[in-house]
Amino acid sequence: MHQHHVHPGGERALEQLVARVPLFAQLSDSELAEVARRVVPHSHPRNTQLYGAGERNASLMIIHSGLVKIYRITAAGHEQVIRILGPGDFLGESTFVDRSAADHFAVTLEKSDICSLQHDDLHAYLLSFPSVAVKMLETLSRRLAVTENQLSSMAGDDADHRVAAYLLAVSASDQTDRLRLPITKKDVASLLGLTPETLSRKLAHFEDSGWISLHPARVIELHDKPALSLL
Amino acid sequence: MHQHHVHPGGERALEQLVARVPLFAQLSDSELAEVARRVVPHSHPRNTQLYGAGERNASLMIIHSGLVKIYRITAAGHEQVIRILGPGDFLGESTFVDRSAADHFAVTLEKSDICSLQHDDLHAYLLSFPSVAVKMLETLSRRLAVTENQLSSMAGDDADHRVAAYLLAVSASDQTDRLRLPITKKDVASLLGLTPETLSRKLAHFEDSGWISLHPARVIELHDKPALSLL
DNA sequence: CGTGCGATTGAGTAAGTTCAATCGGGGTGG
DNA sequence: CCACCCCGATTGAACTTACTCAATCGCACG
Repeated sequence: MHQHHVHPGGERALEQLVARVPLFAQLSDSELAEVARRVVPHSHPRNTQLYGAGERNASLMIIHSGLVKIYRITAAGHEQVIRILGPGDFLGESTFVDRSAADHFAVTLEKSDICSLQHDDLHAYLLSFPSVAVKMLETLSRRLAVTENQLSSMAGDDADHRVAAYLLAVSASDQTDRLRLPITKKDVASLLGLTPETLSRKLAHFEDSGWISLHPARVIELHDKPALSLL
Repeated sequence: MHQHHVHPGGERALEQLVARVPLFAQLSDSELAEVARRVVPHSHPRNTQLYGAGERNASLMIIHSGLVKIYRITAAGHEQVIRILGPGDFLGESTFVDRSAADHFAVTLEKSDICSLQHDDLHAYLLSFPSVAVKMLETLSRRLAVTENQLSSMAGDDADHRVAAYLLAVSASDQTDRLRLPITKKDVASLLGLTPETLSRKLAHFEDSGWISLHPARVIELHDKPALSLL
């Protein structure tokens, strides 16, 4: 696999990059410089598999730009989307803390600039810079809360409810009523625990009811958010 | 609410207690003593709510003995079991790392001895004893993996598959083919994203097929594990 | 510019839920 | 310590929702 360095210019740009990562937000300039020395930036084309189930990747990856899909292959053999990661997020931590093989796949959905940090180096940073460990704890805890939310939603809510809740969540994070789905509807369906057919039907139903408008390029306009939240 | 101290005897016993908690496994004797000084032990009767959604409990709780159920109330208004915690596990960390209110409930399923540690103290320990932070990371990461497993299982696998997988998991952790369900079937059903009726039918079906035997007191005997894993 | 994959729509099916009634066991109170 | 009683467990029947299979459409990536 051929990979290119990001910002071949020099260390300075790399340091700027590292400083913008939430994980290292609390570090001082000198500490940042130390981290920057060990971090290796790479640019990955769209649809690149970063690691797969069964692999024992040896690095923590930090997304600078782009989008990464985390998914599993179920016993029945089909893909189940777990989570979508974007700029500032990290992945590959599960094989670091467990020391076992990954049970999921990570693939880029767009061209993505990603920094890698060897597990050994990360371990050292966790011990010397406690704020990094605390930040990781915060992130994992939040991920856990989100995943638990997905779980109870899939167990207890019907399809309409889940679709509406997803649209409202994207709308809230984008701060707009005219949102663009970050991923394909197929992936949205998987994330919500639905088939693409069902998602398509629910969205059509919402549009018929006058609550939303469907536009090309995965753009959806929300007209009646109260109606959606009442589902 | 009235609570009693565990081991009113003295500090020494408390230190022994703390030493057995995985979270503090790596600490030296002097460090353990320091932790033990801040930890407050309590004994809770069965069916005691430790904290609820909306509350902002200010302590990390560590289970010494007993069983705790973590659950949510879904939009539809029914209880969704998220996870069961036992001796050595901790809870209440979500309100520590986020600084927001809990979105779930914690209730004892048996009489439970639980140590509390103020969030402020925990924060101090995380900074001074990095191994504690790393241990918390490991735990949260594993919980995340388990929850993701539940998620993809609920999305992709049918009821038979989930029930069989659960029986095999309990059997594996108990190291026996004659297992006792740690929780009521009602709670098992919720954990698996099923109704109690469906779980009951699946178990009856398994028994009819000769794969298991159902006994009183939630005891189940597995006769044909290969058959169960093939579902 | 072509093509392959995602999206949509339709019809039929099957799985699990819901509602209801009964049974049984373990926990609580006397 | 025992008996009562409540709640969990079980079983039955009808239903409903989302899935499956299939065919067509259209956009977007290469």
